[in-house]
Amino acid sequence: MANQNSAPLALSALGDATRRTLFERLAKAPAAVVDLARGLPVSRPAVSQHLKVLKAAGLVREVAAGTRRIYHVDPRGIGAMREWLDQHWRDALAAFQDYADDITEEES
Amino acid sequence: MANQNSAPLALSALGDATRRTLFERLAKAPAAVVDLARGLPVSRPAVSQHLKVLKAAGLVREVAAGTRRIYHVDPRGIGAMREWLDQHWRDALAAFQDYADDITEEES
DNA sequence: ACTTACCGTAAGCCATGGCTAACCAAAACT
DNA sequence: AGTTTTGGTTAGCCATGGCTTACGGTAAGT
Repeated sequence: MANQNSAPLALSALGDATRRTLFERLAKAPAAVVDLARGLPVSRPAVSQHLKVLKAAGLVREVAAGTRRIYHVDPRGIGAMREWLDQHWRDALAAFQDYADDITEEES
Repeated sequence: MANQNSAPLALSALGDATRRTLFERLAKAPAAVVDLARGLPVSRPAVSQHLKVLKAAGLVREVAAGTRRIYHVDPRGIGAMREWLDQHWRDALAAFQDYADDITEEES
């Protein structure tokens, strides 16, 4: 999981507003589940469920520290999304180039 | 709409698998609604609704051509997502740097 | 003018998925 | 050993949203 083909998982995960907030929060600083739940309008189990999804998408990881589990962002998820974006960005550029070529061809 | 703060809209839009397929298809080549509906397991009105969401997110645009409306990707949406990704990538790096500093401090 | 092709929107149905409450497990503190 | 803190999981509720059908509207073809 979380290889270069995991962009769909990452995008699906970040499609939810609460998970985006969670991810942005973890990007600023690692945090435990309880700390994440505070300041969010959802319960702690809800946060756990969201973290599970983010983890499966390769967007976060956690390390155990006593009874706490400190979550932090996983670079692989961001990398997968960047590759996905760049790929389709290149596709779109190439498609536009084809279009421009067609126009030029018709004008000649 | 579709300014640098529209990343949430773009991410929400691309959270749906059908819309991702649509977007990837349009990145490869512009297409009309009817053409997009063919090859997808959903009806044409469903495609129209998805395109409406993608358009509101600044991810696609359309040009009228007779009765057809040719959709193509809008670079602004991709740009907004890239900025969002880069921002949190930088945040995550800085957070990791803080963590590394703390470790070094404790060891001294 | 009539027909055909293409498309957006509204109404309504229904499945997906996000939420809470309740339960169980593990680690640290007293 | 008992208590407390933290957190993952399950069951079940319910709202969000994606889908289809039906309709109206515009542009091109005949």
